[in-house]
Amino acid sequence: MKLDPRLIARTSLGLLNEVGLEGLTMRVVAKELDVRAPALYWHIKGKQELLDEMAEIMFVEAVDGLESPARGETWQDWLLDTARRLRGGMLKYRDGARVFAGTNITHQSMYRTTELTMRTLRDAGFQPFEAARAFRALHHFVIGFTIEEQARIGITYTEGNPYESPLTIDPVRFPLSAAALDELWTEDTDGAFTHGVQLIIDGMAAQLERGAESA
Amino acid sequence: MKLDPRLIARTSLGLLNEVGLEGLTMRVVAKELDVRAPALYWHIKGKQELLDEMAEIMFVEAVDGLESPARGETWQDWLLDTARRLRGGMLKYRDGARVFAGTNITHQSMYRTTELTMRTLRDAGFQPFEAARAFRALHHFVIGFTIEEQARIGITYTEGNPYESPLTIDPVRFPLSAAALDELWTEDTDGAFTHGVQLIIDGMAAQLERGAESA
DNA sequence: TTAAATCCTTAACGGTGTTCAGGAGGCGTC
DNA sequence: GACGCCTCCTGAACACCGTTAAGGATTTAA
Repeated sequence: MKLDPRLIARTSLGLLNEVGLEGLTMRVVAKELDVRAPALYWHIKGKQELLDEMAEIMFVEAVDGLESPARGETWQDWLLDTARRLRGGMLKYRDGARVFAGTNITHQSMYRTTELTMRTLRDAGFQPFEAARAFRALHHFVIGFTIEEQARIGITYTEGNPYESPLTIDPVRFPLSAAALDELWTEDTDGAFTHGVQLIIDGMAAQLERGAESA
Repeated sequence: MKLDPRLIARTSLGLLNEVGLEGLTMRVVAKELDVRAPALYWHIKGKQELLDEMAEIMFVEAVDGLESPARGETWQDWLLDTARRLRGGMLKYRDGARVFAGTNITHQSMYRTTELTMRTLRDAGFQPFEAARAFRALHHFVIGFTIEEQARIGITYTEGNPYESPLTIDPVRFPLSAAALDELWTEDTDGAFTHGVQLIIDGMAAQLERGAESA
């Protein structure tokens, strides 16, 4: 089995689910590939490049098969679906969002996704500048959400019983917070994610409406 | 100068702007305090606890002086201001958002902020569940945005000329992306942040309106 | 057949977070 | 005043990290 940057990155991604980002050392990756650590440096420049490669693969996987909105599909539905894909791509690997955050993807699939989004939003009536801004905001929400989501999972991985009791808040001093926490506690994360995305999409729709009025 | 966890954390935060998160080692922190590294372990359990403490200080600083909406201040303005405070608190320290992300604040000021928000949104007509969800979504956006923002700054810190030329996109295959990037390039980050927050707030307003109709 | 290029090895370097045994110094008690 | 206890720090060390350097195979090209 010949070594190459993509194989190394794919192996590292597979390992991520077992050992987490902290546990993902060059030596561990090398061992999985039946090789000594310095061998990796023939193919990649350093660990940061490995992480970039991993992020790129995650992104490519996430937007694989993404196409323009189907007939009858609203831009809202399409955008929600795209956001879900992005989150799903990070969620596939432990600490995926942290790996992703901060790396600058320059892969073609990134441009393709951006272009697809811009076109969809333009057809919906958005100005290019508005569309780009909104897409970026959505992007940031997805990253922030997924990082926090995986951070909680990470605690479960390492420690014993992290959240077994919902960390009681003093209901006398903070009645509303306590009540909200009770409800939030049983909530599914998928629902919370969808809700957040929907908030941004609704905001975009409102903005679109305002723009149409003033025009 | 007596050592204690808060002093260690405050010193570490001060150091953060000079050395960044990667450079913030226990030995460096210790040296700044005229002490050897193992001395720190008498006061704190480990580096993670130090980071948690730092995040807590950041949050406390960020929401310091936060009060209920002033007379005549809309819940939208109040929420935008709160989001700006949060971002500002992280922006005060290099890599602040990355330090903040994933740590679970249990400080009283966290509960206070949540309670203040819940009350403001309840008075605006939101259901507790909706309010909590929206606040969390906003929180996630702020974190995601600021992490990415500081990541770009971080590149500037270390490398030579990171973004001097705007990373040209092939305008033939990706015309809309190229056009959008041109406009996005000159944009101020403050404006982008405000825009993102505004999107979420507008979405909340739309949701509120819908809820009022169906009631 | 020889020379070069490719790909991996062992050894090592400086750095990391953290642990451990012990040593000063202050403080209360017999 | 001497004793022991508690508090806080030091020096040395451990296991591990990312990374570099030098060199040995093995394949490819001339």
